[in-house]
Amino acid sequence: MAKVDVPDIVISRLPRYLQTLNQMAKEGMHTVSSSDLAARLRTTAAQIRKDLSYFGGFGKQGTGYPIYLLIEELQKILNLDRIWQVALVGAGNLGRALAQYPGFPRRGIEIALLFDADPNVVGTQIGTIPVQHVDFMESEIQDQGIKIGILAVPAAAAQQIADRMVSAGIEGILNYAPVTLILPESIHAMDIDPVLQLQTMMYFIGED
Amino acid sequence: MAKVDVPDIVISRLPRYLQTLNQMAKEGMHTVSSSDLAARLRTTAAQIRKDLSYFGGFGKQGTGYPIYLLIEELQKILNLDRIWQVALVGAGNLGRALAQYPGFPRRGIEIALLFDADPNVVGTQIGTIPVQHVDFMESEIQDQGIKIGILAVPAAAAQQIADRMVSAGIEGILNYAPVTLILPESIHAMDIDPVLQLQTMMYFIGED
DNA sequence: TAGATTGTTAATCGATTAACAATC
DNA sequence: TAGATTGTTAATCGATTAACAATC
Repeated sequence: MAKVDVPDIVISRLPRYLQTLNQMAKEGMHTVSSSDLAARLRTTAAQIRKDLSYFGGFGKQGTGYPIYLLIEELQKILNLDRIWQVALVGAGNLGRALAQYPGFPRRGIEIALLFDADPNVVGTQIGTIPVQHVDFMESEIQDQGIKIGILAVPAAAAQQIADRMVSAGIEGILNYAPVTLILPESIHAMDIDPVLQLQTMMYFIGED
Repeated sequence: MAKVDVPDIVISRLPRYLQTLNQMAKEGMHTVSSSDLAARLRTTAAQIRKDLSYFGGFGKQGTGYPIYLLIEELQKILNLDRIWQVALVGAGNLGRALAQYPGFPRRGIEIALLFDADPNVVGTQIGTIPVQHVDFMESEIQDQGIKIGILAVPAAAAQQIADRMVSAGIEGILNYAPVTLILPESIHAMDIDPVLQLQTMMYFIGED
């Protein structure tokens, strides 16, 4: 697939469209216009039509978009039409919460591997997932051909674990540690740091 | 403070600058040039200088920016020069992890209130924080004048709890539930949904 | 058919980048 | 002083919005 011409920012909006379309489907809707979808997503009808038009014409003049079709198409575009296995490193409070997060299996994401360095935790199970020692991380990731890793380790360990993930063949890293990782350009890294988001809010909410 | 003229996207980058400057300070650095900071953050020197210039001239030609000064200034700009109390709703796996997340107190965020609806959980303590019944949410938030709420409840409950937060005077909501909330324009809402981030990655990593 | 809404092109808007005089 | 780097202006780039012919 030559997907070079679609702006990254467009791609990053597609999962939100999908999320809302799924909600609408659950509500029993069958068809939606770009303006109704836009209202729900707090964006504009023009943007939705433009974004979707990068991938084809999924709508019908006069009636809008068939919700089920659009859900299927978006899933295909985003490569969601299969189960993705991910490796999770860190079985502390956050790692354990992620390992048991029902939103993952529900949306096709399987925590296939879980690692920690603490000997008190290694060997136990979190939900149905055994915690392995992080020393086995590289070999396990390679054996299973896993491409996505989730980092839920302390800040001090994050860079080192990320480097090891990359050397094991990981192509995407979701980083929960509050540090800016230094990674090769080729790696798709995204950060989830609630403090950064809260700090942005604090600017706007001000000092009242 | 008239902060109307600074683009939102600039504000959203400031916490990252601050994070990296703090790391640099910890490494013993005293001064940094826009290009060195840019290299660390994977952005450009011009962007950093432009962003900072909205708030004043903090650097020195020839030598760069004094790290400690810049940290202080950024903290003032973002209103981080005080403790922010937040209300957390949801004491499931995720809520409990958040309630005990050391990155919050370390960066001036205090979980002052914690609520849940489950009678088995209400009355217990998570770390040092007592879990109160969500029925008391509005009054407690109002009593303490809390402006920021964190939503860690199941998707089905999220909209209703968010509405109640708003009616209690909350001005910013950090939403962990995988739903698009419908909220008044005046509310600063941000979503943290790891699945949306992973799905964006899946597009780029592809089907190999 | 008349009304609604798409897909797309062109216009606008805003953000990023480049360049450089000022100056430490 | 010479070298480095800022702060800022102007140029470029890219994304969003508006508009409308096509068409269901």
